[in-house]
Order: sequence, then C-alpha cells, then structure tokens
Amino acid sequence: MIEKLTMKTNTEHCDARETLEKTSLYKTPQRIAVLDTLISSSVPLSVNDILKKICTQQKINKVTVYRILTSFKGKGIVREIETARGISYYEISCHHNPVHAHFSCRHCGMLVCLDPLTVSQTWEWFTRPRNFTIDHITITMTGTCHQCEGTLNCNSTADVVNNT
Amino acid sequence: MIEKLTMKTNTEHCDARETLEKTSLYKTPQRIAVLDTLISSSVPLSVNDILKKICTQQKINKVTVYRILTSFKGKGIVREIETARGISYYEISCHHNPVHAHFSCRHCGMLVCLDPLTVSQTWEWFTRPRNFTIDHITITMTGTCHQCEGTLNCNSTADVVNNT
DNA sequence: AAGTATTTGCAATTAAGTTGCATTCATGAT
DNA sequence: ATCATGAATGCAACTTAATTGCAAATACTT
Repeated sequence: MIEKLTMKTNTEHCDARETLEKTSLYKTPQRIAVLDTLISSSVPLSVNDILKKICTQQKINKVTVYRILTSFKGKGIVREIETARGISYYEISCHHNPVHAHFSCRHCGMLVCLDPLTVSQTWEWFTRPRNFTIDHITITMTGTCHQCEGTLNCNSTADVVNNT
Repeated sequence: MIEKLTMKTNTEHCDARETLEKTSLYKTPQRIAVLDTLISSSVPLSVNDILKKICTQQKINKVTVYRILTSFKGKGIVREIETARGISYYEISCHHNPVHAHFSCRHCGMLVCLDPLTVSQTWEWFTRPRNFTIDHITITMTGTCHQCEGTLNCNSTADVVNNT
C-alpha cells in the first residue's frame, strides 16, 4: 500500500504452454513451472523468489532457472529489472504489462512497480508527497556497442569511454 | 567517438583537499587519491578501475576504496551508477557534471555518459540512427521504503510488493 | 605531545551469477 | 510405440563484486 497509482499486470490471460509453443521452446516441467510462477505473480521475482515458490512442488536447480530466464529473455517473454543491489528481478512481458519504472528499497530490496506515466502524470507523481524516500535515480540503457557488434569477442575488457 | 553529443565533465575545477575540508572528512592519503582519481577522470570508474589507477603510486586496499566511496556518496561528493552487470561505477557529482543517463554495453561493460537532454532533444536522440544497439532501458529509483524508514532493521527480507 | 575517535588493512565471508560436463528428457522420424 | 538426436537439466566447482569483524595505524583536537 505504498502508492495510490494502480498497476495491474493481468497476466492471468497468458498461458504458459501456449507461450512456449508459440516461441518454439521445449515444454519442460521446469520451463512451465517458471513461466507459471511469473504469470501468476503480480510483482517481479528474483531467481531466489522463483526457486522458493517452485521447490515446494517440484525439484528444480538454480542454474536451470538462470538458463530458463535467459532463454525467456531471448524470446521476449520476460523483462529483466536490474536493481541497485545487483540482483535481477523478472516480470512477464506482455501487452497487459507494458514497460514501466520501478522503485527499489536499498535496505530491504523491496521492489515496487510504478505505473507507466504520461508527461503530466510524471510531474504530478514527482511533486506528490509519498511515504518512501527516493535518493537516487538510475537510468541505464543496455545493449551492444559498436566494437562488440563487430568483433563479438571483447567479453572481458570492460573499457569505459565518453560519448564526446 | 560514439555520439556527436558532447559531455564535458570539467571537474578540473574541483579540488580534492578543499572538498574533504568542506565535507568534514579526514584528509587521508587514500581519500585524496580516490578523489583525485575521480576528479581527473572524464568517465565513471569502477572500484577496480580506481584500484588500478592508484596502486601504481601508493598502496591502497580494495575494502578501503569501497568504504571511501560509501562516505563520498553519503556526502554527495560522488554518484554511483549501477550497471546491468551488477558492477557499480562512480563519477564526481558537481555542478559541472549534472545528473545524466548512461549507456552500458552488456558484452564488454563499456560505459558511456549521455548528455542531459531536454524533451525535444530526447526525441531527436532516440530517433537518430546510431552505432550501438540499445535493447533494454532500466529506470530504477532507489531509496528507503516506508517500512525501513520506521524500523531500519529489515536488512535481509527482500520482500517485493506492488504499488496498488 | 597525548588522547581519542576515525580510518585503514587484512582475512574471511556472503551471495549472485557462470561454466563444464555427464545425465536426462522432449520432440520428431521411423 | 519405439528410437535417435539435439536440447535441457542437475551437480559441483568456480568467479567476482561487495561486506563484515577486528586489530593496527593514523588524522584531528586540545
């Protein structure tokens, strides 16, 4: 109950098996479990969250979850939210759940979905008093740089350059 | 040479000893070295970057750098940029270097500073063809949630909630 | 110069995420 | 229905960013 803005994912409309069929991914029990977990969740989940939810019903390995999420990302089934604490969270990517920003508590790691906002809503949102304190905004665009697009083997250089 | 937009930090105007004095932080050789390194850098640096640059001149421990950066963050001397790979980068926070977005290559980790943009510039920027491929935009606001503000000892719960 | 609170260094630890390889399994052809 | 095969999984070990506790060293105050 942190904000009045509402953000319903409505992912109940999505079907795990159907999605795997469409994206030509093998329908393994593990993939179905991970996808079902994400579909039925109203909030983004970390790998540990997913493991905890699934392990009560079936056996699944941490590495498998990582690999499943990687394949889901590749197919555009899920979005990854990288938080300030270096832990990734995952949410279903469908037309019922458009891209939006998140608030993450740097103390307990709690992650809050924020509504997609128009410009006027954004102003209203930022100026409204609320009961959490934002002290940092991270906007990072991730992708492939020119050099890596060409060579695709600069995996460990970690150079930093300016765009001047 | 990735973008035509220019983004000069101009932090040469800043003085390490003066900054430490102003913020009432002990002027230790380690703090001066870390601050000098950040002031003279035109790009954000990781802890490893900072270590590599300093260790040629003086002995300094990794943990010390982490703690120095934490104290600098607390005083508002530096900003932390959390990247998609879970590695934090640090840049001087002064009026010559206003808040801006970053592009980070998910393959080599390269970090690019993007200009602070107006709304019209943003449109122009996003629609312009460029030589890196953005496949993901992370916008995360970090801070302290209501619960942690009250108790300040929920450090390991990592709950996730929605803002509905 | 002495006392004190702060800072540093070291060693050990935590935890997210990755890699290699052997085993198991889903799928499509027979 | 069975089989062959490429794909997915599980396990163990590893990598690495970041943190913690504590003793030793150091910067500031008087």
